Amino acid sequence: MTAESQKNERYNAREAEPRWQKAWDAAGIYATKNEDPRPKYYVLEMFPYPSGRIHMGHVRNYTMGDVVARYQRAMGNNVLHPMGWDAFGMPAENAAIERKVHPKGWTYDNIAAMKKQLQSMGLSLDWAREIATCDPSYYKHQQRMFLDFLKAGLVAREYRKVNWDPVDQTVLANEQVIDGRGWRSGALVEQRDLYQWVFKISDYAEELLAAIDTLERWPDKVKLMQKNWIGRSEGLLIRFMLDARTTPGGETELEIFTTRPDTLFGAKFMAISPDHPLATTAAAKNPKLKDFIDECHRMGTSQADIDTAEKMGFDTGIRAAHPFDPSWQLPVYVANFILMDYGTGAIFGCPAHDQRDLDFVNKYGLGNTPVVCPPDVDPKSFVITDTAYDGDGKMINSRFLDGMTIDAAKEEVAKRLEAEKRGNRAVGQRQVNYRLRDWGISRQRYWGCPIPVIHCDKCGVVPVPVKDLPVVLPDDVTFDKPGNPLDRHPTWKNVKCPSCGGDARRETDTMDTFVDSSWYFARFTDPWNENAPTDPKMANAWMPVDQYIGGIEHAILHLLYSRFFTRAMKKTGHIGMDEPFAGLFTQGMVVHETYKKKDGTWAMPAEVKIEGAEGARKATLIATGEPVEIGSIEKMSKSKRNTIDPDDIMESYGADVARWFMLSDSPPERDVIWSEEGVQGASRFVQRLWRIVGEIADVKAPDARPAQFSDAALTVRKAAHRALANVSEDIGRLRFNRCVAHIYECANALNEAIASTDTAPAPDLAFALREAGDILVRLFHPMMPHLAEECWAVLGHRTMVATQDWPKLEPELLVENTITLPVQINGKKRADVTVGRGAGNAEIEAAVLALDAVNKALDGKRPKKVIVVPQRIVNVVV
RNA sequence: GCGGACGUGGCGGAAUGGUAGACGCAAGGGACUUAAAAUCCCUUGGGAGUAAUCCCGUCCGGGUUCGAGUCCCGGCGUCCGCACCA
Repeated sequence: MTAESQKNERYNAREAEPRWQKAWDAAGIYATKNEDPRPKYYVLEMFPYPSGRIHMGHVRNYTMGDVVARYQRAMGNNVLHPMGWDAFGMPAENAAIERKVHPKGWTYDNIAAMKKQLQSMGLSLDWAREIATCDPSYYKHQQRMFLDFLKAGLVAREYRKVNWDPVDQTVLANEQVIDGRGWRSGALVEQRDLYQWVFKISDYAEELLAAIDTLERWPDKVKLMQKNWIGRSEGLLIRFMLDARTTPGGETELEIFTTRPDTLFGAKFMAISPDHPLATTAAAKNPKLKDFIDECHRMGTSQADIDTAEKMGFDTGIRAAHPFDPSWQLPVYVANFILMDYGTGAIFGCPAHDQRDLDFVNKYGLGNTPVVCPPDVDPKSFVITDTAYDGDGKMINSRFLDGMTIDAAKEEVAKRLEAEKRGNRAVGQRQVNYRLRDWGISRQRYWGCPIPVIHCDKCGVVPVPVKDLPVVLPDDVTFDKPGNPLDRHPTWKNVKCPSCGGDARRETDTMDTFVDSSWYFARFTDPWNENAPTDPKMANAWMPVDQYIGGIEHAILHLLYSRFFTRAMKKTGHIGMDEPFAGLFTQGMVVHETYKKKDGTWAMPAEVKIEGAEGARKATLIATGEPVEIGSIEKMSKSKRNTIDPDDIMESYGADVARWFMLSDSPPERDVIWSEEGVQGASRFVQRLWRIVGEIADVKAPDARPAQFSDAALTVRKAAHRALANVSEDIGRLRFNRCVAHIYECANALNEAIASTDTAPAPDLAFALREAGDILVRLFHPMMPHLAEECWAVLGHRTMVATQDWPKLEPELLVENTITLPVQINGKKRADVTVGRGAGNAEIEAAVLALDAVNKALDGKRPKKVIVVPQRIVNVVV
């Protein structure tokens, strides 16, 4: 064999991959029909933001989804596997500002570039269903649903406190405020009251919480995070009487929320939020209080500010009466640690059993009285100084509650205050509170879905009539000034009122982009529908998504919003179910080591040469030879420059190698370390499979199945079917790293069988090898589809492996005629025993007791006990 | 502070309470080659021994069990989520 022909025998991914992609496309095998008698299977990966280029995280995510799609297709299902673009958002506007390009052009250019990249990965996607959320044909239906939700009472317009960036002139999300400053402008963020459109997600708090337990194929971690986010807590609303002589406007009552009514006799003060109406009216008459409230507002909202903030209060002079003792007066403070938007924005303070309250009284000298005494502590000597006690115990210093458990005391207080009426209302009322807030969707941005309402001075807020949808974003906008270009677009903004025909203005806020991604999965079921967001018949047939795959970073917002949105769509007749995602899988990140140059800047992996063995690895810059420090392994990011360009990998190794490595090294839920060695290992395996399959193809096998198989042939058949059983089990559970290991084992076994045959194999072995080769190729097809097609052709098939059924398992090949059991003596392995398949426990025990190692250990004595675990192990207790 | 997850060779990781380290990477040795690359074969948790074999070993300390990486209790460490939520 010449060197040239040897070279030609290497698998050439660069040539083969585009060829098969074209062939699949021409055959239309990934286009899914809605009418199909087979069972449906909907697999979806979180759609990307079109930033311009795909990154390794996308490669990992979409590879996993593609494995599931191809496997489910082979299992005989009608598979829906679509792709689209989460195309609205700030980066497009930033590009417009920085590079003087239009957000629309920028976005569609990016989509085109990224689509090409995704296609080069060989993903089995139905591109005919492609959608982009920035397209009027998509957001038209979103506007329609906004109007439906409005009619159904699921949308409200609220006057809300928001983070306002005075330079960028927009509302910022809490995550965009860093140390009290806007993340882009660096300007001091102001608290501002603005009208905001909100979705009433809190109406569904209880339902969203309760239904979490029905999500069987969701990770526990995500379910727990959503539970905590919804944050249910049971407590008591209590109306405290105020001394009207002390209140600014003659107010007689203050309503508070507490989860600890049992500690009512430990109360030392009341506190209200700086934003509480009572604080506002009191401040109007008291300039010093106004100064204090202003100072509270200046305080940052960032985490660091909150962590270091001191508890501060201002005594308003208002006095409240204890609900169980009118003569017991409590001072009412305005305090900086009381949030207006939780509970009623007011509390009673029990310093002995709440750390914040204790810090507060210690500063203002109000003292504390313990009312819960820990078990085994003498109540007389129980004193609280710097640390509040929030554990279990018995009630003390609490009059009629003394001696009760905390739970009993809570119940007693609730019962008494519910029974006590003031006016026609009870003094106390049990209430469930949630941490979950309504979802504010107003954004003062251009590149988003316009909110379809019109403001009329006469008629107020008027919905845009459905026939006038979509409200299309105008193209002729400029970004030379800060703020929302829609606000200064005269012909778009100024319109006639649909109700009275008078002069009116369009709403210029656009929707949060999380709205766009809260229903795209339903749109994929019928993306051609011009008349409605969905055809409920098709949506109900395809939904819920059987397997959704994406990053853990969406554990709360996107996934919770989608759960809410699906319920809202159900209420408005667009879909017939509550839960959008039956199965959820959150994949880990792609990480890479970092390289730090002498000057403190980072070098990219492509710029660095690595030498030396593990433990003594050295890195130098290829260009200059300058040594660089090998740093920690971190998430691939632009700032650390430790990114690998998927295009480079596909160019030099091919898509299949990238796909295989992504699946092979780590369990899919954990981070995977991208390494050059790992990719090379994957690349070697591709060539190895190609060689093994080539050698199998060279074997001359009979067409007819032999009546008998020799031991060598049986070994081959067993290896193939064991791999088939194992891969089938693991692929269904998304344990791709184990699938990879099973395929390696199978390939190794076939390689060994070929290597140990010097002459042409006997007909039965040849038949077994061909059969095993067919199985092997179909097993790795979901992971490496191009190589699999090429191998399938080499094995003489005229069909595409992508359209083949999953191999049929012959279960009898998994059963051995004899089994070898480990033999333990006192729990330590000392020998093996081989018995027949059907051997009973008595027979096994006799065989074990005849072993030399056992007799030596027994030394003539009788064993105390012999434990035989069928199919597993034998333990002899001496 | 509250909640959760995790801790196994040089590395990524396998292991329904039942032979710890599957499979891969790295490393070492060998074959082929004038040589290198590529490929193929062998070895590889630590220790003792020519060998059969034996001892130790899954973060640390206890416990349950015939048997614990796995279950329980107490530490230590790492990572993640939430957080002035009354």
